[in-house]
Amino acid sequence: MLKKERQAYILHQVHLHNKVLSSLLSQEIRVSEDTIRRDLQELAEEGKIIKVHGGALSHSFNEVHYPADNVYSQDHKKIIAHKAAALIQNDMFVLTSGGTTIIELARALPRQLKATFMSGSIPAILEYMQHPNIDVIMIGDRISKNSKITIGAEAISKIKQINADLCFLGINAIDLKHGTTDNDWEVVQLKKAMIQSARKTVCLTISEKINTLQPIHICDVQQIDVLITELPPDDPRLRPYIDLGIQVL
Amino acid sequence: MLKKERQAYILHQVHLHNKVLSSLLSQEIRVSEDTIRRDLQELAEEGKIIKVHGGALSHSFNEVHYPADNVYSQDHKKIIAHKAAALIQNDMFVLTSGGTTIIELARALPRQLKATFMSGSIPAILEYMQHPNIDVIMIGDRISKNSKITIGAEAISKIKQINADLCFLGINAIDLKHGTTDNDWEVVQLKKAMIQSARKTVCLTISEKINTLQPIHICDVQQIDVLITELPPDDPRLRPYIDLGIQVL
DNA sequence: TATGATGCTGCAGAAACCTGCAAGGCGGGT
DNA sequence: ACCCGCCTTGCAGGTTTCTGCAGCATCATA
Repeated sequence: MLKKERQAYILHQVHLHNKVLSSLLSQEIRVSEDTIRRDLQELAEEGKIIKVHGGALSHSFNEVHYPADNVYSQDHKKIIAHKAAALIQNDMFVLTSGGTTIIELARALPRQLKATFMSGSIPAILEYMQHPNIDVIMIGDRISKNSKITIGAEAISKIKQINADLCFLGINAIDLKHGTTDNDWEVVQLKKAMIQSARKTVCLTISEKINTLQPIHICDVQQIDVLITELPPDDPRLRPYIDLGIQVL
Repeated sequence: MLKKERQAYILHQVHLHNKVLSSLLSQEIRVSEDTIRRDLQELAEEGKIIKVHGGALSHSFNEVHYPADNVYSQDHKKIIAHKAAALIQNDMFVLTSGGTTIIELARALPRQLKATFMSGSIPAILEYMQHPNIDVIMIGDRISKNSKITIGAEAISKIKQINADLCFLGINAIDLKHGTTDNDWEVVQLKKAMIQSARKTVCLTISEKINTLQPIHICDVQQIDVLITELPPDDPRLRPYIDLGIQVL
């Protein structure tokens, strides 16, 4: 096999699988690993692939880099926030969790909206406070420095005393079989309490998190009333949830 | 799985869920936790994530910024703050009000101080949260947008359940005859409750406010244990308070 | 304060890498 | 046919990187 041929083959493989291993290629093409390495090096110098220890990666692999000071998928979250904000009517009592999606919701609230918001999330509370016509209620308890929300029995018992019209949860993972799940025990407890205390539960999530799983169970899919993603409601990925009777926006 | 691949996966997970645990990642990717830790460390050095004990956090999540406005008489308040901070010992339970002087106190706390701080003031809470060894407890209730603290019966009843070692009050007016006074009814109620719930009451104020009067009464001078101003304790303006048995710093 | 989880450091084996070299192929010129 | 220069390839060796492990330090939380 000629050198050019070989390199074309390698390039093809990289584009196909997004990655190649020197060891595998050397077996496939029956040349020494050194030769493969030299090929990869040349291709990398031409900018066609990215060489790494052990093989090479497709360039598209590394392109997705996230701006440091911006929230991941912020555009998507803004779309979600606007859809969610439309659900809130005057004089409603709204419970919310924390998270970047909820922050976007707080920012998306219309200025003339007159409602009561209750949350244990400090960043969320700071946003709600910006709105002149919104009553803000902070849930008190010990503060978790990582998640910047109040956690603990006191917070949960306060939530349970509430009868909210709506409850907005930013969720980290949702799955048909396991429902919504998360990875922080304390946060899960809070979210569970919120679901119980609200007439209607609205879950906000970017589509990437649909059909993913985290270790701790929050609630089943059936307990969700409304699911909001950045996708149009007729997207096929949302179909199973609609079939279960969930309102998808 | 290649190292870069792994790190790209981790980065994606962090952006998606705001938080990852080394233990979980190690199970998912089937490598030792050491390897995960090294990956997290590298990503953290590149500034892409924030490493914490047990895992890592998304960077965007942790940026709670609060406008650092220009504080009136900030230098004086810093002096007061340092005097006040010296009163706090390890394992104390401390109640504080809000106000710019209290914010300075929060900033002046030594980094290794290990204590519990309870407050209803959001700016104060944000400052306390910066300290790794301080437990922070938020008092919950309705939020007053002007004073950025929680106010109401719920907050007061929570404070009354507490037995604090110390209570720091930033005060707006103090006068030999009328004691400490203020102009916000709700805030006064909170401060009254704090005084009742603490073994020792410490008042912080710049000297300008000494011998001034506000409409609503908080407490008599006799109820104050310690008075801290930016002045040296032997300043003649403080003499009458010393004569009343108040410890002046 | 004790205890288990997590983190750090140094080490060791394996894999990958780099460098230099020699063998072999190929084409052009003599 | 032979020589020569150039390229390619494989190999030997020494170096670097990666990874897991062990032992001890540190943290978090009851």
